[in-house]
Formats: sequence, structure tokens, C-alpha cells
Amino acid sequence: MTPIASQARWSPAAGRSLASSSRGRRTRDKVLESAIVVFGERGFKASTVLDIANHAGTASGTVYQYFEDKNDLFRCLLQDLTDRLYQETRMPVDTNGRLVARESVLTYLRLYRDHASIFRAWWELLEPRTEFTESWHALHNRSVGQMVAVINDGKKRGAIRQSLNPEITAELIVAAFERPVYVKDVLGWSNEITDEELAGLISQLLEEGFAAPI
Amino acid sequence: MTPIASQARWSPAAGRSLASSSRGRRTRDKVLESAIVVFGERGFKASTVLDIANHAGTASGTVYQYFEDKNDLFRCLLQDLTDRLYQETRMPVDTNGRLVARESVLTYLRLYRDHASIFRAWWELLEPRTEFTESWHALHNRSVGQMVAVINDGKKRGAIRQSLNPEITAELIVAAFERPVYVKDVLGWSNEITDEELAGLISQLLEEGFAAPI
Amino acid sequence: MTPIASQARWSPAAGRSLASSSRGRRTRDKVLESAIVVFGERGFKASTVLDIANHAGTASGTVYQYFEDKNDLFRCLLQDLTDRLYQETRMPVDTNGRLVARESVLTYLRLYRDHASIFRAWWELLEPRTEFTESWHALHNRSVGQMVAVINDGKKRGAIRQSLNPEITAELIVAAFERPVYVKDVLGWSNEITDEELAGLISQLLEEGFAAPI
Amino acid sequence: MTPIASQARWSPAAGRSLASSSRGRRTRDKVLESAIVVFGERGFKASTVLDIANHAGTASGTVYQYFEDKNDLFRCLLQDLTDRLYQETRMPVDTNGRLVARESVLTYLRLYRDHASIFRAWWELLEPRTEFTESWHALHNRSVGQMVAVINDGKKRGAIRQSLNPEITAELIVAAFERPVYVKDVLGWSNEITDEELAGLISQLLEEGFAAPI
DNA sequence: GATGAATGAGCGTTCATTCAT
DNA sequence: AATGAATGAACGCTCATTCAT
Repeated sequence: MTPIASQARWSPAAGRSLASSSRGRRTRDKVLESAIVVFGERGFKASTVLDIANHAGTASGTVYQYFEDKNDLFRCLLQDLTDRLYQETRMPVDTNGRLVARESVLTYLRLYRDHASIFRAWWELLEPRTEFTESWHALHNRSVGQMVAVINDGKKRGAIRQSLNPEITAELIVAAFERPVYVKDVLGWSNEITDEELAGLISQLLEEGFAAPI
Repeated sequence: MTPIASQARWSPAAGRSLASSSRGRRTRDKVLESAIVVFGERGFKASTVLDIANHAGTASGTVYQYFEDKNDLFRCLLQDLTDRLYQETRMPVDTNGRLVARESVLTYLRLYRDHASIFRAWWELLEPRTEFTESWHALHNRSVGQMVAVINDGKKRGAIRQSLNPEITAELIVAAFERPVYVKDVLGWSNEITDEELAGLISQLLEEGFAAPI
Repeated sequence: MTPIASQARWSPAAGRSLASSSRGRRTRDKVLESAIVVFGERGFKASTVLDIANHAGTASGTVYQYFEDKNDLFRCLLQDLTDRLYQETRMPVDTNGRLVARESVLTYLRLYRDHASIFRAWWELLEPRTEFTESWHALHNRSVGQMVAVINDGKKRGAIRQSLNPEITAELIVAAFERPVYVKDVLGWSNEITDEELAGLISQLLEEGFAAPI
Repeated sequence: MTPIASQARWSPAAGRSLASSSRGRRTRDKVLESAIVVFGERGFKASTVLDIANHAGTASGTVYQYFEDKNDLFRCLLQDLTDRLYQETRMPVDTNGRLVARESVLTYLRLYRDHASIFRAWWELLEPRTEFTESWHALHNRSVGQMVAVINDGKKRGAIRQSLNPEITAELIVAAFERPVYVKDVLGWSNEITDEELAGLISQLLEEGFAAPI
């Protein structure tokens, strides 16, 4: 449906290892985990390599054994995240073979929340345009593409009005659930919306709209 | 409806002038304009005071004649923007006395586009929580509040289903038009949505939903 | 007795005027007075030319009409002070023709207090060695010289033991009254010593010593 | 007698190390030594961090590995000094159990001379009132307190006249030996006074006064 | 005479990155 | 594999001084 991110998968940069010993692997993992925590707490730019190393209980130089630079560290983190995202967010189908948005939205919200730290850094790095922009775009396109599929399915079934532009509508729908979760989970501003309410509203919107029943 | 931002208006910090001579006013304006351009190009954090000064054709020290620091410069820019925003985005009423979202959304989109540079910096500064968070929140609440009014109006008229939670729905609607314009105008990723289409969809969503007519 | 400061008297530097019009004279005076106040409040280095100009109600450029630079401004102030000091602190003589220290010390203390602002800046400027060091030295030598005279007079009269080295003793005596007044009036640390007590002790020290009467 | 300085002892600020390797310790020591030299040459304010780093043969950043800022560097230097001062300047007692000033003054003078650079910076930092004022005050009070003890002891023995106010007199005596050493060793103006002469005079002053023997 | 806008050298400080151990 | 000391470019900001008006 939507093209998979075309960029090369992350792999250790020249001169950096993937840790062959188990001791090395443990250290590398600690660094990665610490990066998630620290990025989540302070954002990407405000996190220093020393912060991350300290949190991992290693020396700052150790980070550079496994990662070329701060960006490379994040690149690796991001690879993990997008892998999971691409695996876990598939468009579900209901018992009648209809594509349904509800489950998909719920999954997305859950993943977002679970990886809020990384999303936080990711957003920060979209601007000014960086190497991370493209992967974000790819993911976004995928979400939109899934929503387009739902809309087209609905149209075929006669449940959604034919005049609707699927792409634009999908963009709008995706925005409608992505933004609140960003504000809530990334910026940490508690709004009162639960995932269920959000997913419910999105479904309703697609299936019945907000108009009063006749 | 929604409380107006309570924070103090911007005024020159202690020791900074508002430029009494016309030469000074011209310089100050150049600095302000340059800040808009440079912030728009590189974002807030990546823009150095020297970048701005160079673009304005002045020495870096000149910036500090008029502004206390980089934040103060942005604060001033933001004041201008929010002033315009609060003035120009009022909820319009149609000939039958109904609140209508369409015009309001269009105005919002236009202002956003005109001041994309500032919005860009603003978003960047929301994280981690800064002094600019509150004013953003205030503006956001205002947008949501206006949308709540539209929904309640629709309910009273029997055009919107009674079961709808106005606050949550409004939040979702605002997200639906704010996000695309952010992505398009701030991040500069051309999507294919025109303002009219967006505003039209929002209206339709509120008035008829997306469901196929029976 | 002691050589008068040998350096040139202060006069307006090249390109600076002594104010010919009365308006100019008024401005110049305001600047001078403000400098005293501001130096007294913040010390020399921490006082900016703008501080002084603001306090005088003039523009910063105006200061440079009359003074070459910040140092020159202080140089002028210092000239006034040393003029007064050299005029007013003469070694007094009692009815029997004996040189007496008491009055001299009191005068010194009073002048010090009246011009604490300038002394404050002066001390600050002694380090690292500056052009103001020499004049300070000259004044100090004068004080010491006067004290030497008192001691020699006392010796001649048989009131002070012959074995005493007049120069060293004088140095010590001058220190004994200068330091407390510096700490009190310049640094502003209230100690409990009044001028009278100090002068009295100095006299007693010279005339009777601290030893218990036999 | 006099309360010991109550402030916290110096320890590396957050994020600064005490150098765990011997190479680091060597560097840190070089920085400390250089600071003493440079402060001694130019005073505190006029010494830049780069001056110190250059003198130590390191990069400016290296200074910040060990010290939070210029003040912190001085704070550390001061700790060393006051430690030695408090250890080494105790009020000595003669064979008859009498408190004697002579040795105490000599010790003080020696320490002062050995650490003239630091005293120089210290004095500079007393004005305007800084964090270093309190510790200076504490040390000064200690000196005065010791002198008060000597005077009271002398009174008890009947060697010093009863009418003398011990506090004021002590203040004056301390000034009498502190000031000349400051002028000589800190400001570097050679006066002709040797430590022995100074200490001798102070003793004589206390024990016999300056009056001629009857 | 007076103004105040403009300058820019210079400072303190940060932090990603390197590299000897 | 891990360390942490060392680096130095780069930034934000200050302020004495100049000069066109």
C-alpha cells in the first residue's frame, strides 16, 4: 500500500561494533536504554552524551564504541521503533471482512505511548529538516494509506459518501488522533481524552459522522 | 468563552529601548524581520543571534540594544502574532444566526501560513516546557472553545447528535485542521490539501458527517 | 616634608572640553556627581558608562564630550579629592607648639567618609597596578610623613622613646587608622569604632602607649 | 573564642571531578598553580580563564572539567589557604603562661606572604560584597579575637592599662600589621619594614607602649 | 552641545568528540 | 572493552567607545 521507508536499515557505522562479547552486549544495551530514558526526560538536544553515559553507568567514551555520534545512537533507536511499528500496526478486518479503524487507532495510540520518549526526540529532529524527516514521512504516509484503505472500503460498501476525497479525509483523520496523543504523551499535557474515547470517535466519524440521526 | 491569555504583554526589557529615532526604528524592524526569516529557515534553537544580525546587516550587539536575549526577541514576535490572532479569529455567524466553522477555519489557516516561521519556533519552544507554553495553551484553548460553541449550537438546533462530548470532539476537530497546516506550512511538506478543502471537510464533518446519505 | 604628587594635574584630554557654556558646565557637573554616586554604589569596574549617564540624565555619548574615557572621568574626580585632601589635612599644632595627631586623624577620617565612593574606586584601581597607583602612593607617603613628624617631635620633647624607628612606626600608625575606616566606610561593614575613639587611641598610643601606668 | 567559619567546605561542584587518574591530578594541579600565578599577576577580575588555561598549557575547556567556573576555582584555592591559616595560626604562650603576640604575628605575616596571590584576589572579591566576604570576615574576627585574648591577659597581669577597650584596640592592632603586609606583599610596593620589625613593634606596643621610659 | 544608535572585540561557558591508557 | 582526560569550536552576551545626526 504505502511504500516502506526506502532508507538503509541502521547498522553499526565504520569502526563501531555491534558488541561481540556478552559483556559488550550488556553495555551496549544499557546505553540504548539510557538514551531512551534521557531523551524522554530532556528531549534530544538538551540531552548530553554525558547524561546518557552517566545514566548507563559507563564512561562517555563508551558510547562511541557502539555509535558514531549522538545522531547515530538515535538512528539505531528509531530503527527498533519503526520495526515494531511496521510489524504491529496492520489494518485489522472485522468478521464481515470490513476494514475497521478502531483497533488500528488503539494500537497506534498504545505504541505511541510506549515509545513517547523516542517520538519526542523524533519530533524535535524534524526541524530543521534532518535525516530523520524521511522516515517520519514514511510512517505518516503508511498511517494515512491505511486510513485511505478504510475509506475506500467504506465507499465500496456504500457506507461512506462517494464524494469524499479519500486522501484528504485520511490525512485529516490521522491528524485527529495523532495530535491529541502527541500533546498528551509527548508534551505531557493531560487532556481528558482516553484512548477508547478517541478511537470511538474516529470510528463514529467514519461510520456515521456527527450529524444527528434522522 | 475561553479566558484570554493572562500573561503580561511584551514590552522592552530593562535597559532595552523601543528605538526613538527613525533610524533606530528601521534597524529594530530589520532585526525583527530577520528573526522571522532566520527562525523560519533554521528553527529557533539552530538560529544564532549572529545569524539574525548578519541577515539584518547589523552587528550582533545591535540585537541586544532592543532585546534582552533571543527569548525576548521571540517574545516580542509572539506578542505581535497573538495580538493579530486574537483580533482576527472570531467565530462567525451565518445569516440564520448559526455559528459556522468554515470561515473561522479559513482565517486560522491563513494566519498560520502568514506566520509559519513564528509557529515553527513556537512549537519548538513548547518542549521542554518553557515560558511560551502557557500562551500556546491559551490560544489552543480558545480555538477549542470556539469549536465547542459551534458544537453546542448545532446540538441545540438538533443538527448534531446529542450524545457527542463537545470538549473531546472539539479537541479532535481542532487537531484535524491544525496538524495538516502545521505539517504543510511549518515543516514545509507539501501535501495536497488546499485550505478550502480542509475547511469544507471540517464543515461537512460537523454538519453531515462522512456517512453516506440514506 | 613629603614630596607632593609629581604627576601632571588633570586637564581635559585632547578633543574634550571643560564646558564653556553654562549649560555645558551644568551637564559636566551632573556627570561628575553621578559618577561619584554610581562608583560608590557599585565600584569602578561594575559601573558602566551608561549607568553614570542614566543617573545624570544624559546620553552616554555626552560623557565623552568631557572625558576621554572612564579612567579619565575618575582621574578628574581624583584630582578634586586630592586637592581637598592636600589642602585640609595639615598637621596641627597645640598651644605649646607640639604637633598633635588627634586633629589630623579626625580630619582624615572625616574626609575619607565624605569621599568613600572615590576611595572605593581608588582602591579597586590599585590592582593590578594602574596609573592611579602613584597618586595613592603619594598621598600615603604624605600621611606617613606627617606621622613621622609627630614622632620626631615627640622624641625631641623626650615624650617618645628614642629607640623607635620613626618611619616604620608611622607606617604602622597610619595603617591602624586607615584600615578600620576603609573597612567601615568603604566596605560598609559596621564595626563599633567611632572616629573619636580611634583618634583617641592613636593619640594615647603615641603619647602614653598602652602600658599600665606605673 | 571566635566562631569558626560556618560555610560548607569546598568540594567539586556537580559534574566536576577531582581527577581520578594521575594524569588528571597533574592537570588539575597545574590549573590550580596557574590560577595562583595568574591571579597574583593580574588580580582576579582581570584574569581570564584562557589566561589560566594557557599558563597551565591546557585548553580552556579543561579548567571546566575540574571547576564550575572562575569563582569555583578560587573557592577551592581559598579552602586550601584557610585550612592552613586555621591550623597554623594559634595564639602562642610564653614560658610564664602569658599569651604573646609576637609569634602569632610572624606566622601571619609569613602565611600572608606565601599566599599573597590569593589574598590579592580575595581582597578584590570583597567588593562588592560577594560570597567570599563571609569567610574573610570569619578570618578577620579570628585574628581580632586572638588579639583580644592577648589584651585581656595583659590586663589581668596588670601589664596593660585597665581603661583600654579590648575590642577596639585589637581591631587597631590587627590593622597595624595586616595593612603593611598587604601593601607590601599584595600590592607589591616595597616598604622597608621587615617582618621582625613589625612583630617587634606590635609586641612593644602592647607591652610597653611607645612612651619614653620614665 | 547633546544624542543614542551602532559597533565588535572579548569574555565565560558548553559539549560532542577523540584518543592515550 | 572501557575509561575519562583533553580538546576547541561555537555560542550568548556585555560594554566602552565612536560618530552621524
